[in-house]
Amino acid sequence: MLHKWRKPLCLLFTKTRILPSLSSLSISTSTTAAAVSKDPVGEIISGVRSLGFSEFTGGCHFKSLVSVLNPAQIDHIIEDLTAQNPDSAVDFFLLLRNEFGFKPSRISRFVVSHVLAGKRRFRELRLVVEQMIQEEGSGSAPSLSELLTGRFRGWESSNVVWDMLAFAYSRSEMVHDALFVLVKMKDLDLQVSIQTYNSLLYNLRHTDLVWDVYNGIEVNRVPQNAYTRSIIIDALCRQSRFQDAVSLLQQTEVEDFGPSVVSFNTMMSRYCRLGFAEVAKSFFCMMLKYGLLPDAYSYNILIHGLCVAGSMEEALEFTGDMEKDGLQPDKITYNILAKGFSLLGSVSRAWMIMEKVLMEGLKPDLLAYTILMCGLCQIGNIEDALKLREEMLSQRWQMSVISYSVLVSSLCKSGRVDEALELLNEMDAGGLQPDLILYSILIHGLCKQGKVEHAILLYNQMCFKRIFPTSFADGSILVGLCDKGMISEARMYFDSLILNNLILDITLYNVMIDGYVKTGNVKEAVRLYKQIIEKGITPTIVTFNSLIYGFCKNEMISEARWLLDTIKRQGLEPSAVTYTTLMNAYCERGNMRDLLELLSEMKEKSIEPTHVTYTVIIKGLCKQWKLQESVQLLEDMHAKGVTPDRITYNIIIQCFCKTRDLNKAFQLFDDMLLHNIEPLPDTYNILINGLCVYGDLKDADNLLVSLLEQNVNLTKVAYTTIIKAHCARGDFGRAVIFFRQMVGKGYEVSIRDYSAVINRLCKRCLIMEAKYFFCMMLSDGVSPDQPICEVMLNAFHRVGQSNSVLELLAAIIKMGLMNDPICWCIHEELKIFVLWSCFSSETGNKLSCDVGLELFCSEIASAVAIVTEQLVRSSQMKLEARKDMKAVSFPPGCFFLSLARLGKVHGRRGSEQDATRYEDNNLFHYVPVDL
DNA sequence: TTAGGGTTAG
Repeated sequence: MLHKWRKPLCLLFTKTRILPSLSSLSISTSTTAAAVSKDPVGEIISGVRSLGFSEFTGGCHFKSLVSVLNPAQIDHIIEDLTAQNPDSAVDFFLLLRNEFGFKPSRISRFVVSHVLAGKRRFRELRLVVEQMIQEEGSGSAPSLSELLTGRFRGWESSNVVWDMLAFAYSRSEMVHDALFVLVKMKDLDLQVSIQTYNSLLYNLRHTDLVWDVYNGIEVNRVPQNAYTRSIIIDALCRQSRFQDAVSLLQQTEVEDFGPSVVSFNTMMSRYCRLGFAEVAKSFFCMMLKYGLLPDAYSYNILIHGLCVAGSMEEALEFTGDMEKDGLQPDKITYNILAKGFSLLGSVSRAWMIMEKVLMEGLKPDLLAYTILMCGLCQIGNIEDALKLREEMLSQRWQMSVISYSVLVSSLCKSGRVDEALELLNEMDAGGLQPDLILYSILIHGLCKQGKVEHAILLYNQMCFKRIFPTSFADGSILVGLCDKGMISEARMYFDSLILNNLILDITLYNVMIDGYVKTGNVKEAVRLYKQIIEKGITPTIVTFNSLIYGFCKNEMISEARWLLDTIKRQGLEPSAVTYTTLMNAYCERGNMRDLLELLSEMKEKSIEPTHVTYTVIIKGLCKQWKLQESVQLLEDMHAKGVTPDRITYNIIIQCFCKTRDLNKAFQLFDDMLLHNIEPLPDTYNILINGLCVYGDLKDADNLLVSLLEQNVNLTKVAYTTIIKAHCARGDFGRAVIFFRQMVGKGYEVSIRDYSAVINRLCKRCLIMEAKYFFCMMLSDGVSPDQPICEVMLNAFHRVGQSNSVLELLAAIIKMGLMNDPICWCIHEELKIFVLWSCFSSETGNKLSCDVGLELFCSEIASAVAIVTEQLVRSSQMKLEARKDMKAVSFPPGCFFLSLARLGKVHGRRGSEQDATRYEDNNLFHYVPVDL
């Protein structure tokens, strides 16, 4: 059941908000004018010495002295104060920096750092050093080290300052600066603390450098602590060295400290991220065996792992255990649980969790909102997700880039890209910058909607902001181009990526290969596959699945089957898609035996069939008219929790229509609605067609009218189906009504739609009606094609309407449709025309060949050969032909007009002059004919 | 220095 919107979350929130009073923050900055001192440095130093720091600096005179100091003088004062009263030096430094906004020099900072280090005021030391390197920026380590080595060598506490410098660089993620300082420290024989080492290990845990640093710790015999251990365990896990990680975790005897809760937490977290919640659980038990007490992290990590794995019951059990252990579930626990329910599509339960948060007196945070929005989007309820956004905004909550991403992604998925772009503008207006993922989502959404050009604009905008796209964005653009059939453009883009060495990603190759197979170009797809192998890139199952699809589509089923074996030989596991693609190919050929064999193989390998797999099997059963079995399979799908889609239903419904069991067809349609499966426009087309062909046309009429009243999304096919049915049954009136309605609705009506009607009317010799539609087509600006003209001409012949034949032939020539006159020579009337041309030519009447004919004289000759053969060779026949010509009653001037237009047929328009020349020849009179 | 929210290809 869909989530029903309940009371707004905001009503449940406490509205109290403590704002700092502005008046309490105001600082008086006014200074009293004082005479300019000749020796401000001396006055300050002696003032502090005689009066004490607080008393002296509190006076107005001090302010006037400070206002004239330059950086060198400040350094001088700080150094002087340091020598006599280090605390006052620090106080002076902080006062100038915080109250007077002075930017301290490097020297002052280092002097104060040494003082703070000596006094073991590490917190303040860290702040001073961190602020310095933030201002100095990345790459500043060599110059700062030089200053320390040159000016502060031998200072007391120098080791602590050096160590703090390395630590601060590491904490600020300037890892290379930190490593530089470490090298200098080694040269000066200074000790690096384990805290600094730990921070560096942490920052380098993704890389091989982590092992160099760790080696440094061991070589220098720096005592490690539990954090070192847990970081190394994390690094081993991140680098997929799980066995080593477990060994290290269990290595207790040689160390002073045993395994820590943090180490266990790290292990559990890593395993959970890999989807192995069960393994994480065993670590949880192991932790208990070691006599360690799990903390809130331990529980939250495990609960999260279970939630993501969909084991909600167990997750809730652990939440209960957490409480029993005296650990109150916190906001994070509840967010995790809410996410778990959201993932399962149960937004109402996620909502209940949030209500529990409120009852506990906690306030849902931005993440809670985002999780709920995500859950709503997941079940396709974008409207309520947007309401939640409005609620957030009304509560003056700042939406994060991630919350925007959730909405943007969902809007894009449902094709509402314009609204997604509006949100981007909203972010921009609010000063919130989109990040890589948000850009990627939008680029992907635009490409899926076929708006590749717009996507490329965004791509460039992203690069301009120095946000560098990953292969995800490139893949989206490639997919966009391929979907639009712009395969050569896609290839050019792809090649440019290769040229710039930007393709290391198999995904992009897969997209390109898929693009080729979809357009039927298996050869190029195979060529790309060979390129992958040559480059040493490992193909994935997706690569093979696309190739298998390509082979199947090109009737190369044995090659496709051979590829399945290749997959197995390469040690890759075929996926449900692999099997389903092949099974579909067998199904299309009615080969149920091989289809079912593959199904058994899937079962043996414990590869779960997807809803598509089931659909293919159902299609096969329907082809064999095994309707009961296919319905049974549909029920099995529901029972197994595999949701059939609209195509599954369409297939069965269509089959029941064909067996004239329309009751069952509609029963399945109801079943579809009952399961919240929204019908496709195709579903309605199938039902309308079923009623038209196998049921009562009146019912089809009623169904269409009722669907239109309900504003159901229909395609043109619904109309054309019913129009064709009325034509076939001879109800011309209803056909016209629906046809006009279809045109009125703005559907693009093509020659095929008119042809479908005219064909059926002609078949029933409803000539007047066919002419009506033909004229309607012309007035709608749709040009007839040769087949429909042929149908009309044949119908005219059948009912003996020679004049209509001539009228139409003249119209065909007039409209410039007679691109290939030979094709039209089957019509007697044209034969005569051809013969006349030939006759004129033979009797020396060159004029007839001059106009139009001169351009395709040779073609006329071959036309004569084909059509008249012996007739032309015999003079007697020529005479007869002449008689034939006379015997036919032409509309006046028809032939001349036709001839005049022949120039147009071959790209040269017949001119008035040409017509006049014929007129002068006095054979016929030139009278324009207009249909 | 371990825990919670967002994006791909068949």
